[in-house]
Amino acid sequence: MTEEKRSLNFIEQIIEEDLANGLETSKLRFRFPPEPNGYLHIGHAASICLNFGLGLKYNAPVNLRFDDTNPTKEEQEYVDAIKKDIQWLGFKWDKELYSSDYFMQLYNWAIKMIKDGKAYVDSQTSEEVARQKGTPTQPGTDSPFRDRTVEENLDLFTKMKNGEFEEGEHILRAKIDMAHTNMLMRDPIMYRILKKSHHRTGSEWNIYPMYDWTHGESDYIEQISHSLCTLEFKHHRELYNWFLDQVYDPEKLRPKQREFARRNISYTVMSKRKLLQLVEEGYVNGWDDPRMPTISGLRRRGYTPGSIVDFSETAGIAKRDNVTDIALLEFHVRQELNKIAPRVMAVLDPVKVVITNYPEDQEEILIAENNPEDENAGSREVPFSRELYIEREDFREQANKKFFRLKLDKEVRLKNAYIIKANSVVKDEEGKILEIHCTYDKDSKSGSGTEASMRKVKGTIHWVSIKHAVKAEVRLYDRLFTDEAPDSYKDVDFKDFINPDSLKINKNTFVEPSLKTAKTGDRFQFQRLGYFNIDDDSTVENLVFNRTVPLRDSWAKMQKKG
RNA sequence: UGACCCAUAGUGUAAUGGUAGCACUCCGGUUUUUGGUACCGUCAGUCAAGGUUCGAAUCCUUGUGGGUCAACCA
Repeated sequence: MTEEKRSLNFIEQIIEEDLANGLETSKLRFRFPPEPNGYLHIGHAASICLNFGLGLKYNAPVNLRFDDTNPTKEEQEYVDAIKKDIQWLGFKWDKELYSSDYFMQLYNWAIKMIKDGKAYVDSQTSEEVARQKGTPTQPGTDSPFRDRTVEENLDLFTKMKNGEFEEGEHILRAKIDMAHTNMLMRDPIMYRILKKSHHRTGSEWNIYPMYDWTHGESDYIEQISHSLCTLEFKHHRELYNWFLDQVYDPEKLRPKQREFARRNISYTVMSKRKLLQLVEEGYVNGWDDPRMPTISGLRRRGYTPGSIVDFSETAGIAKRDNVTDIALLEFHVRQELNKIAPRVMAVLDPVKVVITNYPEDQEEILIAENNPEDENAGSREVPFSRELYIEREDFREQANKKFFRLKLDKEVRLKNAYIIKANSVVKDEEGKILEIHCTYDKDSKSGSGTEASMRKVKGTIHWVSIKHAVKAEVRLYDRLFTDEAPDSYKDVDFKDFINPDSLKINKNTFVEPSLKTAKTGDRFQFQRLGYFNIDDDSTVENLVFNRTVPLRDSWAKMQKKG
């Protein structure tokens, strides 16, 4: 065995450097810090795989910390969904924690900062505060309340906490520098009054800490060694460090924030705000709609956790903006499903085949291999009879020799069954083919070992016995957007690119009878068609399948080229 | 008319001063009772201009292009 040495991403390189400079491996600790205000998506999976992957690599704990400092947007429903998604991906967190666990510690530190002259209560309206903030190119101006005495600040802040003021009357601000080139350093807000019930602390608090004040201190409390976030937080690092300086004890580990580029994927959007819009405005049927790039959507669509982890690993981590080709995700899910999905036969667009030389009331049981990629997968029984359905596009009355399927006077093999020859067709008055009359070579039964069964026939097609077939509903998905990067245009709304054909429902599918007992979540390969799974909506009376991803189709490519 | 970040095949990512690799996609071929899988192969890249150096994707300068920053959101 040759040990394949995988190159390190820049985050791992930073960690290796820190280790080389004396950081003990046992001090390594990471965290995944979602805000419980929406569902996780494939972009979050990149962060999850990064942080938990680092935990696995260095045998270090990874905390799951809900960043729940804004009770107006956060809900228990999201907490539950996020936990389920992370577990489904196969990761285990060390501690389940909440920023709200630290409200009291944060409050006490804020008091200390007021006493140190590093924070003050501002009593202006949000408009006034915004106006004084300046712009990226112009410095801000000091608040008239900036130089309140420590006593007055303490008194006001205590009253804020006790609920003696209404929302918007006062805020607590850090006293830094209103002329700083980094706007986040222009006396950032630490607390605002919010008389809202919190999903964990209830009505205990009337003031809630802001992200910047909370996040770094939470990392510090948990002794997170490397706090990894996305690029848009780069500017926050300076403030993160400033806040840390106010409470830092040199005996303790000092967390380090580093930023990586968020993972974008072609033909979809990846912001919670936009995904929420798709849900609320009814473009999709909920957060777990199989067209959504959410973890729950992908799960329902039939994606495996392994394929998502593999995808994240292959796509990598770096610092430049990117749009990763959705084809890479599809490659990984096909790769895994190819190994594990049992093969079955299903006909999506049926046309009737009558085998005229097969006895009317005869039927037989044929043996079909479940998965040629897995010799332990065994085999199953598939019934055969005189009347079958095949795929309408698998027959042409006439075609050139590139067409390997059924045509008049030519032979084709029925998968797992016999070689048949098409003799004639029956059409309606509009010329639509109603029946294809064929004859079969009764010595050609698959697996019988006869000379006839070994004959080389170019084409093999799938089929189901009409008498035994089970009718099912199949949902065929396509990309949700017609543009590679629908939200990359300044003057066009991303919803203008919504693909009107992203969902096609086919209620006229016939599947082989072995599928009758399939259960929600079961994954299959419909031979020659694609990978499908049983949808949550499926019932015994009405089987519902989602197409996870089609098989690669070089025939379709040839057709397209003409 | 500011600060900060980024720039390697179509896409994503390596190479950390010493032969520009890998994966996906695309294209072609072999095998095949799935036009699938597997296997083989082809095409294709260092944003530009200077500089440092024996040697630059890598270091420096300038330019160009892209991104981020003006929520009592995270």
